[in-house]
Amino acid sequence: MTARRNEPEQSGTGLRERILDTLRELLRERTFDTLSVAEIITAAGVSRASFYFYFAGKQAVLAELVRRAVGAGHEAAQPWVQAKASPRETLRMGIDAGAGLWQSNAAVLRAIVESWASDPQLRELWLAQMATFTEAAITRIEADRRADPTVQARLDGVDVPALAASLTWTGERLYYLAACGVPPFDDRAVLVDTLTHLWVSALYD
Amino acid sequence: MTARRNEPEQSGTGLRERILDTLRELLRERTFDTLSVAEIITAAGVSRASFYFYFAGKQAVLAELVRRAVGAGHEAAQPWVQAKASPRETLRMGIDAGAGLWQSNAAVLRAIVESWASDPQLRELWLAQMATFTEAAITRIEADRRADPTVQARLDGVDVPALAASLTWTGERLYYLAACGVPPFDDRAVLVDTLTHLWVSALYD
DNA sequence: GCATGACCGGACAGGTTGTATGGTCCGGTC
DNA sequence: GACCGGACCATACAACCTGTCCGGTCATGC
Repeated sequence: MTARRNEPEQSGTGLRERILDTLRELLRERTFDTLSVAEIITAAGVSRASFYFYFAGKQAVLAELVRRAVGAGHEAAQPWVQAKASPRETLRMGIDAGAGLWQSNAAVLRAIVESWASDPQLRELWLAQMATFTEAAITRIEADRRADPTVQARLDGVDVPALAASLTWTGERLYYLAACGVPPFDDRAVLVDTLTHLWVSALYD
Repeated sequence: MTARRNEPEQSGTGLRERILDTLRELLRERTFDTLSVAEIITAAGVSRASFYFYFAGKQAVLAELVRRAVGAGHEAAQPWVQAKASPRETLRMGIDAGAGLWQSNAAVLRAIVESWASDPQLRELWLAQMATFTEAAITRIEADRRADPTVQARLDGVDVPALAASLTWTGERLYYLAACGVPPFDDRAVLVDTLTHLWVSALYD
């Protein structure tokens, strides 16, 4: 009997945004898999029906959050992809930017890393994301290879796409562990140094 | 009314083993998280009560399987840890042995990688496992460092424990992706070559 | 013969998901 | 001012799940 229109407190356009914001907020303290739809809608002040009107399930909400979070990721990687100069420096900066990105969106990214295996939609989304980063890395590596004979020599006989993918996934894992607070990666400096060492030694040294 | 003693078909000592075998078998076709206790006990021909008598839950069964599977892993790594000669070759062989191990136990290892985040027991188990491998790597690296001035120079200023942990986790991830059939890692040769390249370039080149 | 340990079916409380039903409010339109 | 449709809500539901508890059955050993 009480379909009182909610006070327009929340700025957002409507329930959809409110649900997204709520999940992002909840993920700060709880793990994605321990969160039930009931909890989300209670926290969001939204009815069950409305929730399912906007989203197919909690995975769909997470997927949207991930899409938004990772958008910024590509921009972070751009400098290294495009730069003409000093691979090492731009590389290190890119890695540090990645760390920053993960720090800002730790909850959401952690959630998808832990969940992509269990949901086809999330799986496709995350694999595509990683593929994009790998693509960017390949582009840059090939450019360096053509420009610098030393690099050319070092990478002789190496499967560059596979190497690029490996480095991308190594990043994923280490950033994730950092987000989980697993030592020694919880120390950002150590994380960035080590990851940089891996990339540099694999590609340029 | 029908507590007919099961035909002693299954060789095993008892239900416990039967449950373990059954889960390992089921994991070949199904994902751990989609498996319910009901399915496991049906397949094992065991009552619900018996199941909970032997195990606290399906996670506990998985934990036991993992413990057994990983035991062999340490043996696989031993040659590289102890060998006095040619790091590269023993390293490559160790990595290949790891690939073999993952191939034989793909289902179980895949399951734990996908589940350790969601269960404290599994988390501790897996982190401990990784720590053990990291320890072994550190031991060997430090030995090489003392023995070989070139290595000493290359690793100057490098956080060896962190590097060793990174390489360990990189292995975890790539083996896992291979087990999932994600290209290009589904090709064992590519996997081993790439992983070897990463280790060698990070440590010795 | 009888206690005991190993094992069963069945039932239960409490939690989960996704869907369906019917009703309330609002901002328009005629 | 009557009316409509869109946005939204509470509630109920079927179909699972999990862990726990119970009374009953069988084989063995004493």
